[in-house]
Amino acid sequence: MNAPITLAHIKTACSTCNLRELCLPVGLKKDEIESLDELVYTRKKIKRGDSLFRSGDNFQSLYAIRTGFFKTRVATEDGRDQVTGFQMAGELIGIDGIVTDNHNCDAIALEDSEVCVIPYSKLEELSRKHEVLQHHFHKVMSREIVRDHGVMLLLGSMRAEERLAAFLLNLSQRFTARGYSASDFILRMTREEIGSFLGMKLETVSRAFSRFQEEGLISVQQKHIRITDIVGLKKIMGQAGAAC
Amino acid sequence: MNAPITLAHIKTACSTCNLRELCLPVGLKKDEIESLDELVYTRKKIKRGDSLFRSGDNFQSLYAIRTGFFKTRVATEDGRDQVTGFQMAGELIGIDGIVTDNHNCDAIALEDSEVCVIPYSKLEELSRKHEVLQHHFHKVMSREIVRDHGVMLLLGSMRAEERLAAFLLNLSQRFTARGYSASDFILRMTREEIGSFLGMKLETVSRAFSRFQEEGLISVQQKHIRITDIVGLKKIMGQAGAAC
DNA sequence: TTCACCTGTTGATCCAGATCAAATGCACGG
DNA sequence: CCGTGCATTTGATCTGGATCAACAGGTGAA
Repeated sequence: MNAPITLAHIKTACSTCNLRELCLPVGLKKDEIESLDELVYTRKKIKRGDSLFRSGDNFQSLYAIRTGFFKTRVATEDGRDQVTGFQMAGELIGIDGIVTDNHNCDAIALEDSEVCVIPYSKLEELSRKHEVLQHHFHKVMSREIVRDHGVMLLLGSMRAEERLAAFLLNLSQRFTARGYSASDFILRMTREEIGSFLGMKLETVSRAFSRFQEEGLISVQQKHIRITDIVGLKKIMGQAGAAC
Repeated sequence: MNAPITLAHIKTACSTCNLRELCLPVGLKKDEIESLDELVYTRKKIKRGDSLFRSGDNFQSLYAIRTGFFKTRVATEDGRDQVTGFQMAGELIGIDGIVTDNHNCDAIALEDSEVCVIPYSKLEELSRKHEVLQHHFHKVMSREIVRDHGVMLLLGSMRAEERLAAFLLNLSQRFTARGYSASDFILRMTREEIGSFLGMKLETVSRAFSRFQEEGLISVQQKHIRITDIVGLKKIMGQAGAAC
């Protein structure tokens, strides 16, 4: 505690953030994390239902989720849309904007949320100086690509129940990584949003939940899910491995 | 022509490659491209049917396709697999390996091909020095993510004929960018591979081709496709926009 | 050239999941 | 606290694409 602690400092410092093991600072040394503190100097609160950015918006920054829950989606002119992912604390969104300088999807808060604003040009600048940061950022992008390939596998070759099982197991694993229960959680998204992500209709999602419950794999009370037989769920998913 | 031209130099120089408008050197200034020449010092030939890398292989390099055609696929232990993309000249493959230091998919040549080997650590090193290269590399990764989201949209919300129409239009557009005919090309992949990519069975692919032909949208002779009504194809695809 | 095999086409039937429909439950604003 | 409107569940029926099957056309090796 040799530096004077100001409120503003606490408010934005990566070095004191309890998500630093999940977020951009992963693997960085103490002094490198401190240099991140100069990068991330703004936070932004997003109310449930509001968007952090929309397709077509000018791209300036990436966002690290500090608290809350988002969905990203791509839409077509004729009203169809596809949820491309659900993001939670410690995850980075906005990378889609780099290629065209405009965002290519919508990011919408599924609950009141707060993000750290990471000015992209500063991130590039800083990652030219710190190779650990550079490499970690590349990993984040690579991970997103690998994740997307898993989703393609899911959408292209799994059946409805396999998809839902894979989805639940993926959520479970991500909650675990954040110190929450692996078997007991609240879904932040509707059946329709789950269906959009998994390429099926909301009725099919609901029926699959009911079937899982009948089979004793989970217990469902609206958005509250309790996994009671994780092995059984994994069996449902087959060996489909990677997914999500 | 002030530098002596050696065979080895011609063999690997980005600065003399006729793909430099499509490949990694895009947007780089002359001297920056020349610094790429020191990066890309090896080429590798891959015979049709052979793999460039496989899931689990140690990751060392990215590959820029110089000639030929590849597919990438992810597989599950139980034998299912999913083609995640088809790559042609000027495109970069291998990015999936960055996150774990191991490749996460298979890359298989669909015809005799040649790639430029780009040692990844050198690329990171070089992109710390050249911000244009750094930014361009980030764009390549971002583009891949946006492309993947388009494929998710396709897999999650389009019907069989829409998918195939989107696929043909995407190929057409990529061939155009390479100076080939937009309306007349040879498919390098089988119906089964197309089906795997588009999340449908080979019979469905074949039937959709036949239907398109009946409707006068394309003419099909085995792997030879001629698009005769590009507007009609776009209409089939609906406004599904982005895809691929 | 010929054979064998791989790739593609087409037909018949089936079924997982979509669609249509209705009832119920829950959350939230006033 | 109540009422309204959205979210969810469940049932009945329909259908696009899968599956099963047979055959034809091409291609490559010897």
